[in-house]
Amino acid sequence: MGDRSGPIGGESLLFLTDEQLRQGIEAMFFAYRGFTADPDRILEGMAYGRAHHRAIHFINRAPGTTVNNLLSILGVTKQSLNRVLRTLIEDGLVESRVGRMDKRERHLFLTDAGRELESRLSDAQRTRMRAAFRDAGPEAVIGFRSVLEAMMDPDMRRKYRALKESSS
Amino acid sequence: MGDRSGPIGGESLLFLTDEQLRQGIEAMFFAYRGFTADPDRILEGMAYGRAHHRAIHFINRAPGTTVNNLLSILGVTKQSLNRVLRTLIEDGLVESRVGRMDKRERHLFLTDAGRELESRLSDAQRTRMRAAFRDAGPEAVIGFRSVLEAMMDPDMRRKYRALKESSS
DNA sequence: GTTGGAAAGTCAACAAAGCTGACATATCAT
DNA sequence: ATGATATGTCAGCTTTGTTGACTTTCCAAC
Repeated sequence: MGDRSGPIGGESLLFLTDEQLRQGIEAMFFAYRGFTADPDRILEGMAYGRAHHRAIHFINRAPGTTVNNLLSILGVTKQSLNRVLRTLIEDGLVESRVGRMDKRERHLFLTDAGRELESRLSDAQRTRMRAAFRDAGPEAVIGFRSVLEAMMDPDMRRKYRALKESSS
Repeated sequence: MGDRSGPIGGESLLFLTDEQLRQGIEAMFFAYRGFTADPDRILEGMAYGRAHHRAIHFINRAPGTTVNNLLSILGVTKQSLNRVLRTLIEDGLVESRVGRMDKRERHLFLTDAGRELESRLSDAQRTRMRAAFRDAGPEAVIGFRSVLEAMMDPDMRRKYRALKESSS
């Protein structure tokens, strides 16, 4: 695996050199830290962590989602999710309603308190994202999203797009 | 915090709506999973994890770096890093040399075996990044990187840029 | 109607990787 | 000599992931 920018017809492929790729990799690493930093700060001290944030986010995004569906979005085991969900339900942030069609299923909703926390967390995260988007400009945002989308596993890309369309 | 795309003079700010920001947030979440998936697969089964990968990556990137410097890049405690570093040194992937100027410092290097693993891991990660870059195109790559850079904490941005310049 | 399998929940045990606090050692700098 | 710095180590804890085994509930098909 050497450098990919051979002296072929293409300075057009300069963006695919190993050095460019490595910079992309490191940018992902450092940026993800910033991405999670603000919600993490809010959650520390409360009995919650990043896993709770993720659950709250996606329940808010798709109210009434089933446990199984949430499981497939989050990509963790049901035991792991259940531990998180149980504390959120006990604390009155999430409500779990037995399905009407299929009573085995549980449909998840945020309570008022849940929505309150969700909005604190996502305000913080959006504020940083907004600043980054504004600094970088609309063109860059398009590029940002299309690289990220191309980086996802096909499975996740499908779920990402389904979520996008659900809010149109 | 409401939607930011008021009917002011600006369709120019359409990319800053809450919906756009939320899509950016979810894109980060799903893409990061893809980003780490391939190295994770290689490491599972070996006695190593993501933390070992990160240490190996940055030692390779800046050979001879001190423990303290690595600490500040990774943003973890010395106890946490030490656990990782100890196994890597024991297993002969990393070499720790006493500093010549300041004998308190340890300078870290990859051994041949270390470089071998590093290259397996980063080949996998680069392959995915390369595919994503190629799919999205050079314009998108510029945007991708500039949004990520804007998303970093200032501290991390400094470190990211220092690494970039060190390989010019 | 009984039964097989799916959805959900639970218990137990464990692992990776972060954390704090306390302390030891070697070395540098004053 | 003294204090600060760099590193390493021990012990214990937390969060969040894992597997495996098991139960309860319920739909659907036979």
